[in-house]
Amino acid sequence: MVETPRAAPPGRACPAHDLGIVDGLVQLSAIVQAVLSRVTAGADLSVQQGRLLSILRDREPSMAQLARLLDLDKSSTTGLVDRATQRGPVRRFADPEDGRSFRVVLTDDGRRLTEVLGNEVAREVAALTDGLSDTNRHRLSLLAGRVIADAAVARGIGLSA
Amino acid sequence: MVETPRAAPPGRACPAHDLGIVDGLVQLSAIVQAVLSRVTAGADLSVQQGRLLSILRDREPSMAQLARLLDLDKSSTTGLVDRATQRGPVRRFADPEDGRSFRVVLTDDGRRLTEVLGNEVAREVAALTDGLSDTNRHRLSLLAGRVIADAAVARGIGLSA
DNA sequence: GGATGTAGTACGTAGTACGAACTATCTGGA
DNA sequence: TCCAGATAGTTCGTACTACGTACTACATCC
Repeated sequence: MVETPRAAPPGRACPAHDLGIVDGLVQLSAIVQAVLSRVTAGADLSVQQGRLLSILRDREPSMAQLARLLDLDKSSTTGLVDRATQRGPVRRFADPEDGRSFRVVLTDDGRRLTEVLGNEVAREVAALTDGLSDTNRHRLSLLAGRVIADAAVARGIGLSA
Repeated sequence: MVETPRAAPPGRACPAHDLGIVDGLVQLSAIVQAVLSRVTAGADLSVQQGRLLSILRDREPSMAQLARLLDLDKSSTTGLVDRATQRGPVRRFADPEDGRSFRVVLTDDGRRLTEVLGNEVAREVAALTDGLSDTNRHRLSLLAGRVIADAAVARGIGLSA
């Protein structure tokens, strides 16, 4: 794994702060995760619980769909939903069309909490790019979007999934 | 937290795949973490264990320095190093200059493993950008580096720490 | 009606993180 | 030289997370 900065490859001038694409993405990812961790901890939640709430803001997935969206094993998803249900922001209800299946939804408290969390995450993550010009921020946004789209294709998941 | 794509702000054309800077960074971060998770799982390690080995490739920090580098509580660092020591790639030795302090280093096995892991992470993370042109890949690298540098300054950590 | 497949859970195991409380060692000032 | 205060690190309790295996309940299809 790469955690320490290394020299740029030969043949290209290396401006200050260019860690290379690999180190750059790994450290950027760690920074974003740290922001998510701090914001969710402020609401006494874990990062995964925050991801769960975020997914539930605009859909009511089954456990199986949730597992796919979160890229988790079914048993891990059961545990995550169990703990979130115990804490209150989430609940299950039986799928009227399939006796085996449950749907997972936000409670009223959960919806309010998710709104507050979403706003705070948006603020803190956006603040990471305060040092960039608007043009550069937009470029970063576009480039990130392309990497995300390619990764989704590679995983066989359309963006509308 | 933001997990689902949303519409672009008004006033700017929205190219395909632009999720906005916040969603873009959050989802990009999750994708990179997923790559790290798969690569380290292949070596029967966790992501945090991989980060630990990576840090130890070019330094011999104390527990306190490690905790700061990993952004963890001292007790969490103790646990992480305990488990890594039990598995073999890492060991502690007493600091000759401070009787309270330990240094954490890679064992020979750990050094070999870290080399293999580092190469594989580099390959898989770089592959995330296969869909970008060289120019765009370099731009992403530069932008990531700037965000990282700003975040380091904000945390009071020089890049040479 | 029964074999097969699917949805989800229970269990065991290992890893992770933090806060409080503790012990051992170091430092600086009286 | 000694001691109070600070530092380094660990232990403990608690909660969260993840996976693989095995299981039960329900759905589907022949």
